[in-house]
Amino acid sequence: MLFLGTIENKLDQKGRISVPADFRMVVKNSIFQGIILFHSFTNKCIEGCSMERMEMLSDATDNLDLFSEENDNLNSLIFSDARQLSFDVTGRIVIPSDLLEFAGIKNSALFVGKGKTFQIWNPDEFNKFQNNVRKKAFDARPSLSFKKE
Amino acid sequence: MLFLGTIENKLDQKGRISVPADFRMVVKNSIFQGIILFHSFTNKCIEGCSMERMEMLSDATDNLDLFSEENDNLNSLIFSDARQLSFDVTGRIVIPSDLLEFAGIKNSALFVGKGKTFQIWNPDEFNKFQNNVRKKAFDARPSLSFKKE
DNA sequence: TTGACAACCATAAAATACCATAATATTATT
DNA sequence: AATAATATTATGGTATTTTATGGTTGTCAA
Repeated sequence: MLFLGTIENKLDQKGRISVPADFRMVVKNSIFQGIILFHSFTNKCIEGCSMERMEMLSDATDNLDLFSEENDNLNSLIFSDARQLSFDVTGRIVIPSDLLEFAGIKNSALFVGKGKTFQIWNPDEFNKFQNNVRKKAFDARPSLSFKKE
Repeated sequence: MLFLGTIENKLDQKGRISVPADFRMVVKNSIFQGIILFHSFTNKCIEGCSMERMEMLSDATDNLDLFSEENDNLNSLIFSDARQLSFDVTGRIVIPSDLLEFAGIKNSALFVGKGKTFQIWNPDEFNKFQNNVRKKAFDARPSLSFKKE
């Protein structure tokens, strides 16, 4: 299952927001009934994924070396600002305020599917971003191609 | 399950501090209902993990060589220094004073998730550290990547 | 006996579960 | 194909539980 499509939902005054039903389906059989959120390293948005995805990251960076500063720094970047958020009965989560601030989200948020992961954006910010990407893609048209493998 | 996020809690005058509920959940099904703490080898902070993790470390360093001085020193560094602390009814522990001193912790401490492990910091010290790491990561960004397998 | 430590009790704030309804989509029926 | 019936989803408000934190008492050993 993959995170697909873009869905805009509202935050209520308690900061709750419905995770799109399709997105919830993706983590239906996960060990953790919820999602992991952390701030993006590349954009003004929030990154999201399943617990399994996070554990893959953990396995990839884990080397049991207590003396490796490099490893420690990397883990600090990835895991220290990530949160696991479980759904309530109706499929809502409360996004931590620091993440909301970072992404500039106030009243409504856009869930953007990215396949194995997804992002949460301020809708206006995402439009700007998307227009930019389209423009760049159009300019670079001749070299755009897709390979399998 | 992983140790994620950063949570700041206070020490009371008896030295008790609440281990964040999410962190307690991680070791919920552990053979030992509590956590292991020891001096960090990389930073001015306390390292923490589950008993299972400690046993993995033991397996990794154990080469059955009774005559290896190096091995003996390493095991001495790690295991003789480590303490197992069980939670009280409300989920608190008392951090040994030598560890508190080493990390420069007085009134409040920051629990920092690192995936399979976590750390306990003086909040101000961690801010400095994290800013540094972010700066470095931003400069070295092109080389940040993850491989599966 | 005094000091360290564990067990117990209490409480405010925050987080979560619960209930109700509106909006939307899906299915069935004519 | 149009409409009715049903199910699912999103959203709002309230009640309950959990969590973090403070204090008190009891117990054991130095």
